[in-house]
Amino acid sequence: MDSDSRTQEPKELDLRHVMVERLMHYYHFIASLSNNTAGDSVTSTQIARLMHIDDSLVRKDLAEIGVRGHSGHGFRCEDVLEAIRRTLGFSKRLRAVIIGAGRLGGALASYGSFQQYGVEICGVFDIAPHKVRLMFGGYQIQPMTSLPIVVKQMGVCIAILTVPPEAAQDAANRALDAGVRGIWNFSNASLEVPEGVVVRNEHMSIGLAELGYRLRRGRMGHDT
Amino acid sequence: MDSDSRTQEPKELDLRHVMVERLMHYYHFIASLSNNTAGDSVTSTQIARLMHIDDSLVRKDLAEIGVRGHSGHGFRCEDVLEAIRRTLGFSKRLRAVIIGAGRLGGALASYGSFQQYGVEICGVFDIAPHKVRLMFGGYQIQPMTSLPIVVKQMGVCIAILTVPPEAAQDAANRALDAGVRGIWNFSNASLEVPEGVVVRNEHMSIGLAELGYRLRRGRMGHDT
DNA sequence: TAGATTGTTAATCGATTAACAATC
DNA sequence: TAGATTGTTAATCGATTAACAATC
Repeated sequence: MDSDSRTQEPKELDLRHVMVERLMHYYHFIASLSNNTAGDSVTSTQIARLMHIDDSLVRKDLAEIGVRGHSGHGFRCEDVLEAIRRTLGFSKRLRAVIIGAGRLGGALASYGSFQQYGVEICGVFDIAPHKVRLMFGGYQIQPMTSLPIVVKQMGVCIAILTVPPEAAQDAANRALDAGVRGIWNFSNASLEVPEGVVVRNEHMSIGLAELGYRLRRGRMGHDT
Repeated sequence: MDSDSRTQEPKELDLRHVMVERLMHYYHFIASLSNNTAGDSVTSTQIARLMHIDDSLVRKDLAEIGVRGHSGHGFRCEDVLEAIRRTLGFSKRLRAVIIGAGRLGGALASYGSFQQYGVEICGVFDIAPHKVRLMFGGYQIQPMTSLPIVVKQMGVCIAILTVPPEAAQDAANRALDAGVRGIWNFSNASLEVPEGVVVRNEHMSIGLAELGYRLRRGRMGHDT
């Protein structure tokens, strides 16, 4: 009922995780392209080179989301951007709250470019009474007791958890009770949530550990 | 020359990205298990259930890093943890600096659990003269001009970039010139780096976009 | 036209799962 | 022993790549 079918493909495609990530990269690259240099076209080979992947994969991805290119010339940037926006649903706004007014919460609150992807932060909450009412990355910190009202009134569907791990499950429970359906979890605790709730864990240390791993074994080229 | 061969497998295994992530998850789960409840054993099925993957995959992964289980009983937690530490090289300390003393930089500086994975933050840097010397997440902010000295003297090999996108390439260049070999990039700019440098981009919005995507299409179960 | 690039199929590669004999 | 769980091979599944005719 909201699958927007201006172009040829209204078919409900169920993108795997890895493809959503690629689309985001394409989007990002092309968006910065068309700001700067920008002819208004881009070829699969250009994108592929930038991302260190095969050009036919790019074409396949773009075909899948219904963009048509032009033989001999490539793809119109605007077509690609538009198709990605449509596929990922950027135009359907989602509202989010941040729970946990620590440094990380602050960083996310003042981040700003979430808008661009259709997500709007509409409140920051914290349990600590002394933090309540303080201004914080452009938001006034609210007490956890106001969470249910805000979530209901504004139709919030995402809770961004930037609380310490011990507090994470409780925060998640409150948010879910209030009506949230998705959780972006920055505490690295594993959450138990009911069926149907979408959770995305952003387990920072995993990134660092992977970087570390690659570094420790990259014996060659070292000590330049 | 430092491939630590206490157990049977000194063979240089080159883990793919996805397996490193799984190992980190195993590590994390088992570590929290053995803190709390903990018998000191764990079965492949337990781990698999927690992670929503197949139990034979767990056994395969563990076999690959040289852990032996015990038929009928599972794996000794300590064996698994030790093997993962060895494989990912946690005991080989790596030093890192944070460039960019903003909120995110602060969050990472005060994060604390990087130690656990063998990475030690040993300085925070910023270009803004008025920030220099301020205390920040336990570190005194240093001017960018001190970067080369610190990197050299302390043998720093990772730069964590928490600067705005416009400043990212420059910060990366300075860090690389100073001798860093790996970059953990939180600015979402794409960096150009010479051959052999290890870069890991932590492009926040990608996580959010993916969460959003799954949420927008999870029509069922919504509006509980 | 000649040159470039798409769209798409078939081939390849790699990762996950199923199955089960061996072990404790 | 009976029950549980490993270790491992073969089968399956899915994703990437190679190749090339069709198109502009």
